[in-house]
Amino acid sequence: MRALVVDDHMLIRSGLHDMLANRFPDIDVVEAASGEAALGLIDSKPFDLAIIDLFIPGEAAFVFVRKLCDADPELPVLVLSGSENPVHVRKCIDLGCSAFVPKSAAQEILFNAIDSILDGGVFIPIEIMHANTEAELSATELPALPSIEAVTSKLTDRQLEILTLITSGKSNKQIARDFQLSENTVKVHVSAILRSLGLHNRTQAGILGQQLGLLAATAESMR
Amino acid sequence: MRALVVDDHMLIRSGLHDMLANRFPDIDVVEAASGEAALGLIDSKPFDLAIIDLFIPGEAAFVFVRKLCDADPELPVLVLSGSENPVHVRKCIDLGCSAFVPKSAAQEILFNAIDSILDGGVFIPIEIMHANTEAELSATELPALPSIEAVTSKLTDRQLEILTLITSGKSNKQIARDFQLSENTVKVHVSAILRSLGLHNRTQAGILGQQLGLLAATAESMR
DNA sequence: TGTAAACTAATACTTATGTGCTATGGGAAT
DNA sequence: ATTCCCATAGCACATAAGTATTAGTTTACA
Repeated sequence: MRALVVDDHMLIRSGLHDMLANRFPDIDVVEAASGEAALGLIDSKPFDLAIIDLFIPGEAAFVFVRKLCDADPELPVLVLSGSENPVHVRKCIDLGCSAFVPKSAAQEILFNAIDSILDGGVFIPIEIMHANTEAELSATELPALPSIEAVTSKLTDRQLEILTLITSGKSNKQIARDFQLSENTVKVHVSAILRSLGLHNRTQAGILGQQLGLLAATAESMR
Repeated sequence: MRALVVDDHMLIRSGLHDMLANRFPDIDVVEAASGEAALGLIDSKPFDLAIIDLFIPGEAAFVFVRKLCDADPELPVLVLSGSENPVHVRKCIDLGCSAFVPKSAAQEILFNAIDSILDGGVFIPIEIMHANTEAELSATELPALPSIEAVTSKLTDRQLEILTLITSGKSNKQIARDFQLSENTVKVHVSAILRSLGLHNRTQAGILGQQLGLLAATAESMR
């Protein structure tokens, strides 16, 4: 049996490698350190199983998952994730994955999942399935998870600039000075930001910007 | 040989467990899923080695590292981290760790590190050592990121609780409800927090709390 | 026992934030 | 061309946030 293990951390790959080898004596494990490497390997020889870590923060991970599932629709793909966010689970399954296992799960759950999907099934740990139904409601009124694309796609360029300054803790007056605007215009933008993102005050917006690394991102682009 | 493995992800623990068992046939691996659990185990029986994942976002991880190193100064502590940030490395070593290994390192590096610190040495991968020297300069003028101790030492318990709710984006009114206080009292606390930390509004406070991982820290302690 | 520090809270203010509505000008798309 | 969206901005208004002062209570500590 040929299995593909994708993770950017070599130690994690090695750990999974050993783990799989102990459980499945006839397994042939191939490791890939990046999405590109994995997609390259897919093209050459067929695998019986892929275990991928949702290692990239933000939306990029899901782009890779989609590419992988599209590249070989027959390949059972098992997603390992540090997150147990039901939204992530749903998204992965929608993209064509066969199983979703949180890293906090027991080894046995991983092995069960592998057995399941090798038989052509789909596997999601029962606890997450349960959490799914009730979390789907609260997910609508909670701020939603931080994903840069999800946020930037909802905001105009100007709004994003202003969100960045909110994240740096500036007041409307300071922002107005920085951008040579009237304080009133800033307020309009802030209002629009809050409405678009479903937030209730600038502190929530600032924290979201912080989670997204807006400041780091702009500092980066200034180098 | 007794080894303690600390990580909140069971699969990671299992992977390390298998890896260590393969390399060190006589090893006795004990797993801990949280900092509290680990500190409890330290008190009972002595270990020859601790391998801990810097799993908590923000500064909270370093608080645990310090506690662990203080609890048993003789214990060689190896820090595993997804980050290769030289500032983190330096901080861990300063806190009393014996080795710092990024998760992206090869298995052999981890084993080398273990061998080294069991012999009483200190181990840091050579690439990181090199990065260290040149990064040390930029570290002084760029990030200046806050440490949890620096903040908590300036605040009372109540103030820290309220800062946590600010970080969750709540209004004074909501905080008052949550704590059964008058909104006025909350304002007094908020004012005190801002003054103590040298901030100018609650958004700055919320972002600071976010950087410190206050929410994650309390969510952790609520488990 | 006295005293300092925290927590609580009221009153009275000032300033900041956020919303609704209206309006103008510039692009870009159809 | 006309429509739609964005950015700008004024005005009015409501509410939130933050400050200052005073004061009662508890707790801890010398």
